[in-house]
Amino acid sequence: MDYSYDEDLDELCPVCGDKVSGYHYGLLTCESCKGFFKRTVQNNKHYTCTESQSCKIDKTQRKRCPFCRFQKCLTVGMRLEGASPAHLGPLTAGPQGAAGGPGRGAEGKGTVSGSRWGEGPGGQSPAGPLRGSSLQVADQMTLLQNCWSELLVLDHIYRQVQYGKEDSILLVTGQEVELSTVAVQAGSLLHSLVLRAQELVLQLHALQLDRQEFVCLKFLILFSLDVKFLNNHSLVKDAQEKANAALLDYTLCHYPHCGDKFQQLLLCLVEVRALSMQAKEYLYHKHLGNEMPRNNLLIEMLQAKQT
DNA sequence: GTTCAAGGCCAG
DNA sequence: CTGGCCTTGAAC
Repeated sequence: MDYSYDEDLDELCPVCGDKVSGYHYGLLTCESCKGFFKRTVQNNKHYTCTESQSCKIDKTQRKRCPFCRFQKCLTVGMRLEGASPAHLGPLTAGPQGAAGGPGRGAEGKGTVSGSRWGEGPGGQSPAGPLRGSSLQVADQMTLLQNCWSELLVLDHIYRQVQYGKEDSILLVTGQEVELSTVAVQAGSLLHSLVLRAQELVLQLHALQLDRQEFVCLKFLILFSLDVKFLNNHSLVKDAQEKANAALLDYTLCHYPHCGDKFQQLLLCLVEVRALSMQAKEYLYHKHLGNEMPRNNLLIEMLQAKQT
């Protein structure tokens, strides 16, 4: 007999600590933060912080700094599936967010020339196509453990390609950071990492990487592991081949004038991998220097990989 | 029919 | 702009 644990599970809003009113945009939040997040994203609001972008957000002060409030909404994981406002770029939803039905308003559906093996709005979550497929959890974990950093790098790269500015970068949080600022504030490791990434951004921009191809590349990365490490060989092998075929098919069909786009894109994946290695080294370095928050998911992933 | 989350509405 | 309340539509 367990006595009502759930009696008023007085969950507090992770943004402001107010009483939650239910699941909103992926997690339990209060009514006001739900509304705030909605208004911000729907109306493509941009705020600025008059302090140092680290304002405390609680129930009484949440109105004070919308910039920091929205920042916090993002860091705790609020996500609007489907409609992805320009300033946020492609939203990579976490494992949650499967909750809703069809994401609304996402144009450019991720279906690549008739291949139906992945669905969901624009295939935004790499885990999306895994969910509900017959791939067992162990294999899903193995795949993600193998490629999480590459997926993050590719996300970053694609965000910059869409963003389209050469002298600044756009973070997942919506913040725009000038490269000159990176040069001054970031430290040489991070700076060189960012610059190297920017070169790939330029390449992919010149190649006119589009959303469908981006999604395909994600699948290629996700399924890039040698099947010998997995339990269900055939399913993954099948996925590898389909992703490959879909990308080839798509590029030939939509960019016939650029005959080797397919190969060029594959070449870019090599650089993505290199960048991800460098990024992991950077993370590990930060970790050793105690410059990372504890219980950081990235660090967990790093260490899982090492063993 | 009930529940749930997204979006709309509108007084303050 | 904020946030409490309402409507809507989908899933069960």
